[in-house]
Amino acid sequence: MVSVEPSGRAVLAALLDSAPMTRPELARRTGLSRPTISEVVRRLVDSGLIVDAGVRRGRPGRVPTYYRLAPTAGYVVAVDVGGDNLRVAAADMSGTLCYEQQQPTMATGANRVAVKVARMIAAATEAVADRLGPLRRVGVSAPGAVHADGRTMSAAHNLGEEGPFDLVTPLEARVDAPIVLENNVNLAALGERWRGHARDVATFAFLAVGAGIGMGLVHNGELVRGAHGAAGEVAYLPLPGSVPPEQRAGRGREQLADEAGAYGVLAALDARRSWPGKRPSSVEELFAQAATGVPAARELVEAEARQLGLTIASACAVFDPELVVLGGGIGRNPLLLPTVRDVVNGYAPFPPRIETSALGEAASLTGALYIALRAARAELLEVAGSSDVG
Amino acid sequence: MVSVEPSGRAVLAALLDSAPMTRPELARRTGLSRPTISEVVRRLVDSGLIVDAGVRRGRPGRVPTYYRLAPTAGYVVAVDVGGDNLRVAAADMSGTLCYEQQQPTMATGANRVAVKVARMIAAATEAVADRLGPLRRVGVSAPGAVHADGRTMSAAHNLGEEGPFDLVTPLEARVDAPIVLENNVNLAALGERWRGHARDVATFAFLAVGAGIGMGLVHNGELVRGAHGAAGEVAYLPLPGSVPPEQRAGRGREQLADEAGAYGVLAALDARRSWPGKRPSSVEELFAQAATGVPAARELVEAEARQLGLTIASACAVFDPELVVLGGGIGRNPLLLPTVRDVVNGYAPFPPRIETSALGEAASLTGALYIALRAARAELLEVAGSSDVG
DNA sequence: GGGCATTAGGTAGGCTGCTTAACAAAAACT
DNA sequence: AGTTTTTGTTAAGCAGCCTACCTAATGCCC
Repeated sequence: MVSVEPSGRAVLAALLDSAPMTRPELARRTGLSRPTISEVVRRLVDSGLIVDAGVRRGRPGRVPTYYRLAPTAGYVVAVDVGGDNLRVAAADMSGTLCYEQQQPTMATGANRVAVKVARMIAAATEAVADRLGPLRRVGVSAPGAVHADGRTMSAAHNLGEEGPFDLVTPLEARVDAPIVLENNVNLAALGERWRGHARDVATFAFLAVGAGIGMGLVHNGELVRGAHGAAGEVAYLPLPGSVPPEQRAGRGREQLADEAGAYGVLAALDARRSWPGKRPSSVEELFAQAATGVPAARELVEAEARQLGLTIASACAVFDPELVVLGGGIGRNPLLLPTVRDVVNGYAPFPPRIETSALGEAASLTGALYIALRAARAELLEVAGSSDVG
Repeated sequence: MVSVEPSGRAVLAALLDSAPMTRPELARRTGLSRPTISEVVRRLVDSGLIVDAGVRRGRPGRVPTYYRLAPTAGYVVAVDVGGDNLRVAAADMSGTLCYEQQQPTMATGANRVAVKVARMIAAATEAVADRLGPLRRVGVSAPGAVHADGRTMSAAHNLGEEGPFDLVTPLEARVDAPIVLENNVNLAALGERWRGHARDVATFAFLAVGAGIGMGLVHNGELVRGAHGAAGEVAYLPLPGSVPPEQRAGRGREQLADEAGAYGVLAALDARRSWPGKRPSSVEELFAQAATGVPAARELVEAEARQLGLTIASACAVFDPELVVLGGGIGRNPLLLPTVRDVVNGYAPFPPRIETSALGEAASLTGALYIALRAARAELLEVAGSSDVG
């Protein structure tokens, strides 16, 4: 049993997110003495969590040994359950991506999706398990609000589920690792913070605009979930020009999603009587035409950008982020930026920087990888060696 | 020098927020052994921080001694710098209120206000110092956004300061204790969480409506300040029916404050051509007439409530609080509640509970007391005994 | 190539901050 | 008065570190 004592954790933590280190380096970094480091390293090597990683030559003095996380220390898998595609990725405990795969969703209902996801996880496991040791955690990104239990999810319209449903239990039955579930937009935000534009930003927002519209908020490095997991559900914002909910009989209250989401954009397109040249049949084509300067397309893009600007202005008035990252199939388009910035600058007393996502389609998947890794590392630090690698 | 070790802190922390305790009780509460508790208690008594508080009789077994915080362990002072009034309060280290005073502000400019505030603090000190030991911290509540340095403040229109100004330095020159400065609305939120309606609520908002309008946000018990200290500046919200900022030449961007703040309500009143009976000359009178059923007054109150409802709906879409507490000279009026609730329920997918402030005018002052006490206690735990009571 | 400066790693002993075990003291219960 | 119950003290010991000192192994310089 490796030390449960603080020193063991400190050393393991140092080796988890950094390259190989020598014992003196570990001593300096953790503030522990060299005898203590030697003792702890010995125990961690015995437990199989870390390994000898060669020596450092070329400097005066005795040659030190490098230590690093054992390649077989384990790995994590991330899944992004999207309306269109299922994406899977795997990474070892130091966060290096080792596997990536995607396929069309083409299934509705929690159970059928779970079966398909489980198969993809099994394929990932097949591919990396013998190199990387045990699967320690699976991070799942899905649309919809995650309940306080961390298992149930509501309003995942994209998956063909209306009421609350449970994606975790069917997955747990088929996968031999704890599941961490989180909303896809929140995960996109965490992804951008981990490996995107928000790397050094403590307080920011990720605005995802695709079929729907949603915001992920990070305050001082922590996700802001709200009391019901509904923070950032900006589809429910009352904005200038919106219709009061009581006059929107039957269409629900998510006015902004109806207008600014993909269907809203296409509806606005259809509402145009005439169109100069070939009428776009998808949002992508619309943006392409706007890029080439078709005036009608530019107008629609501008109208969309104004809506997003008002959304961000609302978020600024309430939350005051330092940065807003635009993502999602629509939001990611750089054509939106100038107008969005103009509108926000007009309203906000401290306008945030506004950028398009650095991670693109992979934002949520990256975030799922991050939370899986974070949970796996936390567990590793907890039990640090009382259980071995096996 | 009393122990700087963890056990000393644990015992002191236990005695700070609870009534007198015996040594076995402290042992159970802190998880430490009785010999350790005895040792720590001995040192804390020696240092003068805690005192013997009699014995407990009536139960079988040896009679235990109670210990509690020494009455002379120190005290804190809170100041609420409002546009109309300066309020001062003092409390001992266990949070018991010992002194309260208020007087009209009648001064503008940071320095003149500071002089007046310092005099009030001196009076408070005069009144309690010999009973309560040293003044450990002063908490200051003021309107305006507090900068990251914790000293400078902008946009405190109420105080006759426009640019950023520093209220802390002139105060520190006149008061012998560290100053903690925070925005008045944020403090009202913390006050409600400490001793008001939000006592057991982790994630909620305080909406203050008076001369201006602002929101204080608490997420998982922590204040949400935003990147520039401007979180909750809902005066800048784009709401239905609002005029785009570029068309509001000269009047700034705080549309909501102009409309829903006291001046806006009075302006709406003036805009009314005719009035049945005596025309109200203040917001209070307006609400009084609405309470007695004057239809024109009710209409204005309803319009105000609808604006506040939209504001809260925006906050719900972004922040998703469990509870919204309404405060401030206008917001505190219970007449607003029904319409506010109706509007919010129409928009929000998870409508929060909405209540009027339990602390009324004293909300900010209570919050200032809270942060002063929190800081003083943290310091006491840090140095726990390396300095004595003196 | 030999000595020296420099850095890595190990050993011995000791300190701090707790613990448990055992006992002594003082009350209520019977 | 004796028993039970709880409080408080004393003694001994242990975990998790540290410092001091020693040995080992390299590069550098003459």
